[in-house]
Amino acid sequence: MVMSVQNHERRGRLLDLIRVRGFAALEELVRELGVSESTVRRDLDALEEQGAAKRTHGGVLYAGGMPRLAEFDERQPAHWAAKRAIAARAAEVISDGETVLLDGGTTTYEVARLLVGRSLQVVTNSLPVANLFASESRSDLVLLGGYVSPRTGVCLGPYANELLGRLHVTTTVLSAAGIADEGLFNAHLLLAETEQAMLRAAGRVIVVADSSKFGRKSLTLVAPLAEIDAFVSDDGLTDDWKARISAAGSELIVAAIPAEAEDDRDLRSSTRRRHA
Amino acid sequence: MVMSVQNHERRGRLLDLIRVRGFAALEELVRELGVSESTVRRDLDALEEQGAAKRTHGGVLYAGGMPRLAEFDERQPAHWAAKRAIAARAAEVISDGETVLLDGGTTTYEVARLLVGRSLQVVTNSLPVANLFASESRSDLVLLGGYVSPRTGVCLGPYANELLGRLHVTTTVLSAAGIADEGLFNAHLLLAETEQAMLRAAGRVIVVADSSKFGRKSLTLVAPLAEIDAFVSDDGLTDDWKARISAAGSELIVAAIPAEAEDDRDLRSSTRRRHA
DNA sequence: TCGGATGTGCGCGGTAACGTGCACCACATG
DNA sequence: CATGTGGTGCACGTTACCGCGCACATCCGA
Repeated sequence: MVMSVQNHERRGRLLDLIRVRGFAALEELVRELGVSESTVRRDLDALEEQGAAKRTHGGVLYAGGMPRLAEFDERQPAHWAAKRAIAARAAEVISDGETVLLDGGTTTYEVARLLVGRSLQVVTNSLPVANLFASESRSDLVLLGGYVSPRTGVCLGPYANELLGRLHVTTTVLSAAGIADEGLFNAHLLLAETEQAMLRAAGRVIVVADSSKFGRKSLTLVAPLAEIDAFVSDDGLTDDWKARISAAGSELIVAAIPAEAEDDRDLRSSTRRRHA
Repeated sequence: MVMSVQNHERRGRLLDLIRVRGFAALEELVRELGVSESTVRRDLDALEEQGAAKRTHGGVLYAGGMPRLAEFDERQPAHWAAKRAIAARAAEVISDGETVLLDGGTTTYEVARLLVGRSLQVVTNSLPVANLFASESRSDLVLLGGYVSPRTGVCLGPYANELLGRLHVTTTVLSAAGIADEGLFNAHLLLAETEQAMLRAAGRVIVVADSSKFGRKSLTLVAPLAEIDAFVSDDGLTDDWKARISAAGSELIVAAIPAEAEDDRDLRSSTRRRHA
């Protein structure tokens, strides 16, 4: 048995619709393809068997889309409340019109999310961050090239560093695996070099890191504390560390974690307004 | 009324789960959050009202995700049947272990989709293509840097060209806006330069283009036909053009469009097996 | 010309998901 | 201690989606 022509063509259109939308309700597919519900259902079954789409109750989800990065998946949503609060504060200190260099990492990714739609020039070595800005016409995007680390989705290596050497940005937003007396630590050797280049390219350096990072070391030293202009962290930070940061001549910005229902900042208020 | 702490924390976790998975069934959310179905439902309502998620029958879809690129969305699914058929043939002529340079464009994107999971070294200037391979451990990925074009998601400019000048790949898969007697045409001036650098870096150059591209010119000339080792197109190609390609010393690979049901090639047979 | 195969639409019963109302619990307040 | 309020879970009736079987339409080969 060979599949008929219009059968195949219809499934092609079907797959295209799903690919473009990411998700499609069965009803709308029926309407747009002009065939019966049963037929769409059968096509969806076939497509799912091929692994091209994933059915759900009431619709279908595009599968061929994007395999997700390990770092963003495995990460427990434990510290994400803190991450979001920190990101919100960090985004506040960046002004429209700036040229911002964004590092990889989940916290800087949250910052990036909040910067989408702002009028900025964005430079990054992170693939997930680049995706956020890729279709955004309000901001320019420059991507650093090089070898892409499969786990984190960031560009590494000499090419990235070289390109960085020829750039200047107003603000660099950096992440860190650990922060100790010696300075910023990172877990990846090549990444450390790239981050050093990021430091050199920046007029102002902001480090975003939740309080659990402080007092921890990692594989390699990236930079001493004194080279950082500002730290953004959460209120779990000890007074000891607050003092050390001041001593290093860096500014400290503390974000209040959800604790007091006060971080609807990034959400659109919603609940309060509804019941008011 | 202020939202209680655990309420807020739970919704944070909920949003994280949705973000990570892209889609989540209501049932699994109930299980993983350890609360009742009603509560999850209520949270989902709130999240939807904030625009952070989109509910569907049986689950919820992450909304804040990714704004999609214009080129891939607006494109009518008209020629995509041809594109897929062409991509399937192009993927066949690439062997495991090769170093492949993939250009931007929707057709090369289809080729890339079929190459995911193969043991390859991939070099690309296209953000969508890079996303496909980013989390793939079986293949290495090198991304060209530079300014990212918002419409197409490809890296352009002198940085990309410079990096290309230092690379060598076994095969380059190129796209084209038009193919005329003079050679390959492209619609973007900077991209043309980048594609010329791609040609120079390659041991073998394959051009993927559906038959409608032949006989059309575009803004700038990229390369003469003679520099192309092989063209992959569909059977809508005129005999006239087949002759010209031979005359230029290039190989021609013709993909049969769905026409005769013979392109389950890229699909996994499925239907036949089921009814057998 | 006559079956067989294939693809499609329609209708049926079954069931999974939805929304709503209500009772219970925790906590804060008078 | 009484009382009000927000949050949660359970149970109900209702909706809508699902899968299956059947009938018809079309195409093809015997």
